Amino acid sequence: MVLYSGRFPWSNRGNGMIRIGKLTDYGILILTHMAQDEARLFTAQEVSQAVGVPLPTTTKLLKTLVHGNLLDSQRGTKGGYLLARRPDQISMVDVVTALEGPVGLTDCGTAQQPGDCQRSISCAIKTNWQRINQAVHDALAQVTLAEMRLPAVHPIHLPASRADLQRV
Amino acid sequence: MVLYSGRFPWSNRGNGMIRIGKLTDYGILILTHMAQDEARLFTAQEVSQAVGVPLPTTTKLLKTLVHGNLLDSQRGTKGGYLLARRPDQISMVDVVTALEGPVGLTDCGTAQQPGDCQRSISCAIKTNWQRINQAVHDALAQVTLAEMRLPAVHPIHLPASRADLQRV
DNA sequence: CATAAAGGGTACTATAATGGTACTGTATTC
DNA sequence: GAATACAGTACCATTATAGTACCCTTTATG
Repeated sequence: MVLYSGRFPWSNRGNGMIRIGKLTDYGILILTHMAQDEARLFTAQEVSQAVGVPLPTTTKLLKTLVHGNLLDSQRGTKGGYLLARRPDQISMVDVVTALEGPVGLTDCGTAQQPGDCQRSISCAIKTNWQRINQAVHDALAQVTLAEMRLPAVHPIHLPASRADLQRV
Repeated sequence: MVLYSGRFPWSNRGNGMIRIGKLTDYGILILTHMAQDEARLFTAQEVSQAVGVPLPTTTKLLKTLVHGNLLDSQRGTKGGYLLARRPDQISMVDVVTALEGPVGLTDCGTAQQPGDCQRSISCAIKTNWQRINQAVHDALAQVTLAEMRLPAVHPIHLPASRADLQRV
């Protein structure tokens, strides 16, 4: 009869696991909107109204995106936000990472020397998880904001260009 | 000033989004354990003790895994659970799907004809999400339970074979 | 230089989803 | 038919997400 230790050190994963929430959804929406006019300065108000997310939440997201180096900000009366890079230089990993924390890295075996983490069985699973997470990471890295960009902005329920949709 | 509709039909995603929780972790642990003796019948008690997850939670997971056709079950005094397929025939998509619901499919454009979902802007984003999810799906599909299998079962803190760990 | 507009940061609350449990029912074996 | 093990469901508690409010700092403009 095999017994692991009573506790589960490997389930106390603070972050690193794959997880996508509403806020990330909104964040992508925001970035997508801003990507339509990639060099322009947008105020938080503007973005909030355009995307339809309440202002407090929008500002929160914008701040987070600045922290993640996806947006640059300018203070003061004529301030606002703008994309830090070109849309095709922003991948979904960047976005998810900024909004949900690092994707796909567990504590074990990340920066430590690989031989150091052999003491527990849990580590074997962790290592395998890392592998999966890596795959997910790569998958997200392949999609850029430019590709997510909406074809054109219309009020809802207007048909978008067929060509643009089929490209996917 | 561009305005979407006040509500967000696309954020009421019931499932389909990527999400991995503790229970899935446990589930993989359980399957991994059972994969050591792939044709054997395990009782819930046995699994619970071996893996260190409380019995109620273990049984819940086992039931779910049966539903997901990853395990077969046998009732009665000599009953128990066993793998429904060989470990190399069970991929992580199967596991995640069984425990967290379908991965990577939104309502929009799944089984419907592709031309049908062009009426709303939200659909463009959905379609792109689908793309990301598809990538994640593929990533998970590439890893099988056989590859997750622990090299050998020892009490915790005993070093596992170095070769097995490095293979990852 | 004062004021208004806009971003920066933090702390807090409510809600929803996950995680975990208990209980009752059904099928086997001896 | 009694004991054992799975099946199913409904329930509660904990946690973390989502969302909000507040106060501070920076900058443009008159």
